[in-house]
Amino acid sequence: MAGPERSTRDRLLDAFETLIVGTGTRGATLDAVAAAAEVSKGGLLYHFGSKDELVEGMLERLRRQGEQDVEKMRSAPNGAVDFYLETSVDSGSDFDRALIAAARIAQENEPRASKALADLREGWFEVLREHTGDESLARTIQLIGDGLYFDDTTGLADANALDHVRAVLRRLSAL
Amino acid sequence: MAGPERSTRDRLLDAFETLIVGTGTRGATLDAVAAAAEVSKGGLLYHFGSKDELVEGMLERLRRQGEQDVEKMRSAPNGAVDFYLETSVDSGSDFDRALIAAARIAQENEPRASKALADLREGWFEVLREHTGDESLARTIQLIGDGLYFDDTTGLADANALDHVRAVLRRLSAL
DNA sequence: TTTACTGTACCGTCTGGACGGTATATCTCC
DNA sequence: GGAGATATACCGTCCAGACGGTACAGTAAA
Repeated sequence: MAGPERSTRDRLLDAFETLIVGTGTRGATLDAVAAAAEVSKGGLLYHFGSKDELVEGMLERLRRQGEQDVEKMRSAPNGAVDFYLETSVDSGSDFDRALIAAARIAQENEPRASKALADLREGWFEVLREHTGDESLARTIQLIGDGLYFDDTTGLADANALDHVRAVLRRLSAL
Repeated sequence: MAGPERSTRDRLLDAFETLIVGTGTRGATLDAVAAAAEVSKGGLLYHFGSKDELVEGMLERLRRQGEQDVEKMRSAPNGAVDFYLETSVDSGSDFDRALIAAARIAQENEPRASKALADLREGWFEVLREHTGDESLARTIQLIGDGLYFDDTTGLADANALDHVRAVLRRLSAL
C-alpha cells in the first residue's frame, strides 16, 4: 500500500459513494461508511458532523471533478461527441462513481443533488453544441448519453449499444 | 366516491409505488404505505406478508401492464416510434409510476426488478425494430427514450427535449 | 498544544415483522 | 332453520434491532 496516500476525508467519500452505488442509499449507513473506509464511527463524525455533511462533501467534490471532465472533453483528441458518449458508459472511474451516487441521491428528492447534476449537464451541453453547431443534435446526443448511463446503472447494459449509436451518428453526419 | 372500487390490494400497491417515486425506497416504509392506502399496518401485512412480497406484487402487476403497453404501441395511430418516445416522458399514468418505481428498486441491486425491466425493454425493442427495420436505429431510439425517462425522474427534465429529438429523427428519415 | 483520530457507551426514533383480536360472510350438519 | 365451524379481511399493539447522532476519555504524532 504505497499508493498516493489518499486522505481519510477522501477515503470516507469514496466509501460513501461506493456504498450508494452498490446498494442504494439504504446501505450507506454511517456505520457502514466508517467500516468501509477503515475508520471508526467517531473518526467519520470528526470529518463530517452529520450524514448531510457527507452528502454536501460528496457534491462539492463532484463539482470539482466535473469541471475537470468538461476541460478534458473540450480538448479530446477524437472529438467531444465521442468522448462524451464513451464516458457515458460506466468505466468504473472515480468520476463515474461520484456521478452515479449523485444521481441516486437526486432521485430521493434532494434538490442540491439535482442542481449539481443539472449544472454539470449544462457544461457538457455547451461543449456538445459548440462542436456540433446544432442544438437539437446536441440535446439528442445528451439524451443518448443519459440513456447509456441509466441502462448501465439499472443492470440493463448492452455491450453493443455504443456501436449502434455511432452507426446512426455516422449516417447523420453524412448529410 | 362511486369509482370503480379499487381493491385494497391495488390501493396498497399504488401507495407503495407513489412513495417510492416521491421519496425513494427509504420513504416507502410499511407504516407509510399502510397510511397512504388508508389501511392499518396489520391490514397491509395480511395482503403482503413482508416487504419483499410487496415488491413481488408490484413487479407482477408491472409485467401485466407492460404487456398491454406493448400491444398499444404496436397499433399506435401515429406510429410505434412516436408512441414510444411520447410515453417515455412521465405523463403521470399508473404505468409510468410503476415503471419508475421498478427502476428505483432495480438500482438497489434487486435482480428481479432488473429482470422485469429488461423483459419489458425487449418487448419494446422488438416493436421498434419491426417498425424501423433497422437495429442500430431502434437501439438508439430506445436509448433516447431511456434518457428522457432518466432526466424526468432525476429532476432534470427539459420541456423541449422531445421536439429536439423529433427534429433529428426527421432529418434521419429524410435519407 | 493542536490535529487527527480510536473506542465505548449511550439515547431516542424508526423499522420490519409477529401476534392476538374482531367483524362479517359463508358453508355444514342436524 | 338454527347452531356452530371456517374463511376472509382487516385492526392495533408490541418488540428486537438498526439507525443517526451525542458524549467523552484516551492516544499518537507533528
